[in-house]
Amino acid sequence: MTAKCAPHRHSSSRSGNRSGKVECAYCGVRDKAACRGLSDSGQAEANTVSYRKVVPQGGVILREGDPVAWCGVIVSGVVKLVKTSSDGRQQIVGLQFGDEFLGQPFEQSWRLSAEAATDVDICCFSQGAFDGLRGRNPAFEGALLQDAMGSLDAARDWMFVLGRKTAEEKLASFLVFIAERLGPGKSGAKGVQHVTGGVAFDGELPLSRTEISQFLGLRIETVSRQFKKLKALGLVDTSGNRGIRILNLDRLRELSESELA
Amino acid sequence: MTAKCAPHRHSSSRSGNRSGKVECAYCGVRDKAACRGLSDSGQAEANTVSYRKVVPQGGVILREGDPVAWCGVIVSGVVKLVKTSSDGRQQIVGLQFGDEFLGQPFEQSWRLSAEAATDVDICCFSQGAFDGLRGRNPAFEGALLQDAMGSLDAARDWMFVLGRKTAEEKLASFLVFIAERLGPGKSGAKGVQHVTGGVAFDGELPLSRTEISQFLGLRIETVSRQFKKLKALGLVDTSGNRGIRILNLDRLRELSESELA
DNA sequence: GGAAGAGGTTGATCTGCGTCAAGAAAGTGT
DNA sequence: ACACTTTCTTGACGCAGATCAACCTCTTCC
Repeated sequence: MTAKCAPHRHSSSRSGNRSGKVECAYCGVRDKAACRGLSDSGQAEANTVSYRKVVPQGGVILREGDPVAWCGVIVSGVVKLVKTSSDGRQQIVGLQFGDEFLGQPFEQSWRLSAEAATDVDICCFSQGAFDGLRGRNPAFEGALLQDAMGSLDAARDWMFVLGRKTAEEKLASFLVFIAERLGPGKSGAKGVQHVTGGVAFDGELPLSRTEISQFLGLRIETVSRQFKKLKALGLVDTSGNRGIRILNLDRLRELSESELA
Repeated sequence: MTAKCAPHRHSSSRSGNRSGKVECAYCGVRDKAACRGLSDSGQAEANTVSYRKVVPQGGVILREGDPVAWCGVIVSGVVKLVKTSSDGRQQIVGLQFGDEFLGQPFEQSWRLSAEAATDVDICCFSQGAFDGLRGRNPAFEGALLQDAMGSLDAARDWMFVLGRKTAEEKLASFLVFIAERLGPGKSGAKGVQHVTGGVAFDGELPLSRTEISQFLGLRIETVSRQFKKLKALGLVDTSGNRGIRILNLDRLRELSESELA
């Protein structure tokens, strides 16, 4: 349950690097969205002061209430952000994928918890190192702003799902969301592949049934029953606890917006 | 229904201004959160290029799908952000108060609609003027980032409310939220005042019953019934369509977190 | 002052999802 | 291959909140 922290030294390398920019030899963060806006020297600085956090599936990355001492960029894997009430109810309030920023640089203590939905690898900075980087790279701040605005819009999209959609629409929305985030060419799920012949997605879900229910504001039994319905409609196929094949993404998308019976 | 746009020239004035900084003579934006980070010259530039948008209660400020041509800072009033689905369901995905940033600077078209929940006054910038301001004032970008992170956290708090709370808890949460935002010393509601003798809040709600239901993911009838319950418990008192007196904020806060029967 | 409309309340009934309980399947360690 | 644990599925039943419908309370406008 304890997060394994694996600090590492980054070496700068120019091998196989068209633009000639400095990049992290270990994780290749150069073209990551969150690193756009870093000057060459800023990139080099980032490589020097960053360290790595590797957390296995199910591990806790940070806990609500703990003091904020670092932030980072997700290199690979899926992170779930969780809010918990005093009586134990939990709501997943966000899923973060590779390239996305993770942190609350203006808060004293974390306002939510983060856990590894899959095995996760994060490129981290201490609060101080991060502030320095921000101060010296104005365009980097812009990239962070863009990331935050994107997350904000995603959160608001999900508010609509939580407040106004039926259980069936919710699950359909989730599956469309997963297919779009983890589809061909994307990173973050195990065994993902684009299969020809109508199969839009074939891979593993980054969340268990319990986690899906926590994301959708439903109970696990309801999620299970909705999966059964979608299977009966021939839209998806499941195997084991996390295996999923999306057989008809277009129809699923329609269902998620209730544009058919 | 059409937004009244009231462009105006700003004059710089130093009268009664301790720090001697330039400020907008019309709206006094100098100390607004979103203007922190502007240099003196940046402040002067902001005053020159900004214009004013005044929208009466119920008016549309911007429409989902329309091209993004401006952004701004709310000077006074309450703005509701709305997502609408193709079949007409609506969800309020955010309430914005005075001092908060309004805009989606990285989007081509608006991802949501905004309407005036009360009479609203906005200090606006064209996209181009805004980008220039951002580019020339690095710390201003930081203030925007802080605003965005704050909105993101607020959205996530509300995701918990939508996904996990009962109708009673939802309404209690809303009333606590309103009391905290529009309480004594805050701006944005009509006739707000702090009353001694156990009354935590006495003023007007910025939302109609219909809007409250759209914010809480409920139907108007349910909101009405929950108001009745809270009145029976002696926690609030209502008068007319928007009048509200919060008689026991502590108890309401407990109710919103279900820490009592 | 009364007609018309908008917004809110109240009651009766229905239903989608939650709750409770049992069991099956998948995953894990020996 | 086995036992053991965790996770998921399925069924029976109940209830919170939705739905439908009637009525009430303002406001406004003639």
